[in-house]
Amino acid sequence: MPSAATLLAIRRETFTKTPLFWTLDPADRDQLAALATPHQFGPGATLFYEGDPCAGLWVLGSGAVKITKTSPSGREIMLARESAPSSIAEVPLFDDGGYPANATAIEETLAFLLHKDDFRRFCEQHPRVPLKVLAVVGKRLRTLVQLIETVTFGSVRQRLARVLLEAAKTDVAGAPTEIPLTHEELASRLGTVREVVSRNLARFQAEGMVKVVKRQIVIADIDALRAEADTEF
Amino acid sequence: MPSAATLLAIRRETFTKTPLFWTLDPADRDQLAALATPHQFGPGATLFYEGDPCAGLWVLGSGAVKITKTSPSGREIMLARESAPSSIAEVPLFDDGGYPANATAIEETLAFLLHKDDFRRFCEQHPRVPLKVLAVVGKRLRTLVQLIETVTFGSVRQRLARVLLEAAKTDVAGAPTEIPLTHEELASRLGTVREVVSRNLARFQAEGMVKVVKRQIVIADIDALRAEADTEF
DNA sequence: GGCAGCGCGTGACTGCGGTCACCGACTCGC
DNA sequence: GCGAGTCGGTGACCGCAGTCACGCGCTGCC
Repeated sequence: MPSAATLLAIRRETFTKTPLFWTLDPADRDQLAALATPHQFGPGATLFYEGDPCAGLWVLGSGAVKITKTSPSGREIMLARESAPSSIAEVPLFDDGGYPANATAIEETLAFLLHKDDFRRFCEQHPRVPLKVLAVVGKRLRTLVQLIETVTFGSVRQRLARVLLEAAKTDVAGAPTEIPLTHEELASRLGTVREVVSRNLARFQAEGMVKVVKRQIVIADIDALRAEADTEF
Repeated sequence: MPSAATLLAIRRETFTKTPLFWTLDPADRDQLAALATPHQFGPGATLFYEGDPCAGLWVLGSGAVKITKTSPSGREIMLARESAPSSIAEVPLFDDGGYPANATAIEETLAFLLHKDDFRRFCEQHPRVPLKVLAVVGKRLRTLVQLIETVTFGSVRQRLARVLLEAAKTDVAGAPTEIPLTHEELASRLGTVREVVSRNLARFQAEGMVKVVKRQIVIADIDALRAEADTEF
């Protein structure tokens, strides 16, 4: 955990950068930021579980988290990935339910918790905030609808192509190249299992779309991959 | 289309009953209701298509609509079903995108269109409204997450059991009985095809969970069906 | 060097769901 | 009563995804 002084600076910067608070005056923003409490999470640590009562809104200062659903048999599907600066768990603030899914850090993450009541009170004093929240939640809803579409109509092969394109790091020229994920992690994104990812990757490799060197997945033929991702069902 | 006088009465009642406007004073509500324009849709008629620019918020006066995604090959999945009094398409009002899915009437439906700009202006004057919208959208988001879970982890058989329980009409004693849906419609809810529904229903029937008399699906053993629906993946 | 642990590749097998094709039952309009 | 249209049942077939099992190679630790 950083020192108190730098923490204040980080907090300020975080709240300034987070989309939810863009519409606020700096003074109001600082007021809100003062209410938040910092929490540190290592990779794999859990911010909250599905069904937990909603403590409040999480604002990400640094790092990244994944939002997932897990089946009792251990399979997992990633609903979203958020990296700082961003916020998660806006929804249960307003509809009085628990958290709808799990949130887990996938990097070393610093997150600020804004208590539910504090934030709601703030919303009533600053009516522009809920409007912004609506815009953010709307985007989430869209991506979920998109996810449902690809899960019900698409194949693993196709979804894998998409995820590879999304997750690829860009090289110096800005072109996507390496994918810094294990097969296990890819499987989680897709809601499937390791073996299936492994097989599909092997096929991609046979078809020259990706290369694997020293366990590093590298995009070889980005156009082919894009074509695969955009195939109509 | 009803006459102008009754239409006014219907409009009033609709806006009074719609959850979105519960928190409003009657006077404000009437003011808003006056801005809405009525539209009539027969079963199968389309309110809007996915990707259409957002005209505004739809408030359902009577009837019911389904929200769906369609694959190019014609398969369909129902994301939600809304019957009056209710509202649809809250999301694109606030995040400046098009409609995220299709909306089709499944009964004779009277719907009022509130223009986007009118509604947004109203929201700024009545800050409680966006809060309520958030609650409604939050519920939608939850059901979508739920849907993703059952689609990725569950089987058609299991989802069918759920849908049967949901869609069943209740008899005089309040117990669920007939399902007033065709196989085609069930398939659409599940994101699959008619034949698969047909087969699974046949299995249910063989196992004594449902009966089919004169093309009417009737629940025979509700506990068994519930057990099936609640099976962990 | 040896061992444990993790990530990965692969073969064998199974079952479910999706596609095609076809026919039978019912309904409605004329 | 006849024909068209809709809805439903069923058989044949196929491919993908999920499960199980096993072995390999790399890394790091002692």
